[in-house]
Order: sequence, then C-alpha cells, then structure tokens
Amino acid sequence: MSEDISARLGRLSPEIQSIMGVYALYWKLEETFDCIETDLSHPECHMLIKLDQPKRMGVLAADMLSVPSTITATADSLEKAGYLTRERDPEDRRAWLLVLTKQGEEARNMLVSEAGELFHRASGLNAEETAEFARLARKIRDNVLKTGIPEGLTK
Amino acid sequence: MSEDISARLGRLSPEIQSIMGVYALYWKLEETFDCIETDLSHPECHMLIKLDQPKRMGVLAADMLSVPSTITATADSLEKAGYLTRERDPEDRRAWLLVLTKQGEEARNMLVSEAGELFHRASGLNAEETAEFARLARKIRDNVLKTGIPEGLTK
DNA sequence: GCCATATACTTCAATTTTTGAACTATTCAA
DNA sequence: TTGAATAGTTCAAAAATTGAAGTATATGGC
Repeated sequence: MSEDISARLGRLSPEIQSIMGVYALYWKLEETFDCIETDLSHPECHMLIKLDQPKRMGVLAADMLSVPSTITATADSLEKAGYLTRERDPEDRRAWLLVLTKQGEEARNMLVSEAGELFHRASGLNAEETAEFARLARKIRDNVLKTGIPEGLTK
Repeated sequence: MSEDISARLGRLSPEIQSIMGVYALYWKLEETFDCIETDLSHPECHMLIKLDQPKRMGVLAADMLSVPSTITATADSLEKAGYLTRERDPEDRRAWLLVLTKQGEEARNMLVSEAGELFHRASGLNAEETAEFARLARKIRDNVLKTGIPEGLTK
C-alpha cells in the first residue's frame, strides 16, 4: 500500500501535483535549515541567501513577498549579530542598502553551498533533471517577480 | 537594469536556482491564499488540500514536516468550523482519522481548483512546461516523503 | 496473561514570526 | 514651495509553532 501516495497523486492535475511537490520541497528545505547553523533563524537564512549583492530593503520585501516591518525586524537582528550593515542608498536617501559584512559573506557562502547539497539530497534528482528543474524554476521566479513586484523595483 | 535579476541568477548553480524558484513560488502561492477564502488560515488551507482522503494525524504531521501539536491545533479549528470530523482508526485505536465533512469537501474542491488556476498565473508556464514541471515535482515529493517520513507511515 | 516500553495524540504555556497602523525622513511633481 | 507619494521604522497585537508533560492504546518479551 506504500505506492498509494504517488498513484493517487498521479490522478491529480499537473498544477496540483506541482504545488504539492513545491510545498514538500519547501518544507523539507526549511526543516533542514534547522540542522545547519544554529544561531540563524529561518527568515535570517532567507535574507542572507537573497543578499548576493547589496539590496534595498524594499526590494527584499518584494522579493520575499513580505511586508516592510518584517524586513526591518530581520535586518535588525542580522545587523546586531554582525552579518550586515545598513548604508544609505546614494540614489535615494530614503532607502537603505543592506550590505553583507565579511562574516555575512562567509555565512552566506556556507548556506548556499549547504543548500545546494541539500537540494540534491532532498529532491533525489540527477544532474540532468536538476538542470531541467532549474530552468523551469528560473522561468517561474522571473514570472513571479515580474507579476509580484508592484513597481519597477528590480534593482 | 531590469534584466539583472535573471542574468545574475543564471550564474548561480542549478540547485540554488531551483531553490530560489521554489521559494518564490511558495511565497507567491501563500500570498495568494490570502485573497481566496477569508475564513481559512494558511495551515488550515494546507491541511484541507492534503486531505484528499481520510488520513491519520501522524501521517499529516510527517507529510507537512510538522509536529503533532501543530496538527492538533489546526485539526481542532477545522473541526470546530465544521470542515472535518475525527474518527478513531479501527486499525489502531490510539490514532484518529481526519475525515472531511461535506462542507470540508466543498472547501477543498474550491481550494484545489483555485490553486490550479493560481499556479498557472503565478508560474507563467505553458501546458507542456507545466507537465514537465509536474513530473519533476512528483519525483521530488516522492523522494521527500520517502526520506522524510520516519517509519512506514505512508497510509 | 502481565508488564515494560513504545506509539498516537492532546494540553498548555512559552517562543517565534508576521502583521498593520501610525510615524519620520526623503523625494518628486506641479 | 508645497502637497502627495515613497522608504523604512516602531510597537503592540495576532498568528503560528514548539516542547514537555500527560492520557490512552498497542506491542513484544516473559
């Protein structure tokens, strides 16, 4: 009776199958974050991973489909712990750029490489399938950002 | 400068691209849940969608990579609102089966069809790409469940 | 059959995370 | 120059999650 799950899922629409797969993977990835670096919370990990380069808080909010006050809270704790600093955006002095410190860079590198390994284990996909999945995932992300970000905040 | 995002993402490893795509889609889907049915919380929506047939709470916990007390809380509120009932599992009288009521079925059908439409809009994928994404997502989900569920709880 | 141990779920208080509304500072456009 | 919009902050409240201790049932060895 162990094959029931996938058999039943096979009868669902591709959209629902996709959603369930995405949820399963998301939850698995979140769960595994717990095992990596103890002093970082999930929102902190998310923010670190997003900060491949200095970004405005508003951009992060749009990117994480979150709300400004949430970003403020996460940025506060990362700043306090020494992972990033706030710098005024010279192009718009209302805005802050979040810039990783050396320590932040290192933590991010660790997270990113761990996450890669983690995806591999959690998904069970081979290299070719991963490449194909990545292609579609990139397309999806582009579309989400395009439709999700209110204005031209794509910096 | 609007193409920066995807251009930069293109240089990341396929695993990280996949993860970022999955996160973007997950967050987008969550965000859109807010717009659908007002009297259901996110965990309630998740649980409803999972209940394509009666399931034990422990199975749901494993499936949602969550903890028993969380499942109890969500089941309580869904039961109280009339979406499901608890029935003792005849095969193991310690366990409860969560069974959708008529109202629960209807809410689930609505959610599932909305979610399908939603995936379509959020992802921007065409039918062929959706099918391919679904195939990989199914594979991923199988793997996550296989490695994530402690024992033989695959009912 | 009986006991010790394991399992399925519940309870509840504490923690973590997210939110919305009111606020400050800066920009933009007329 | 002024009024409206935007970027981010503050803070108190709401939502979600957790872990530890508890109840009831099952299971395996004796």
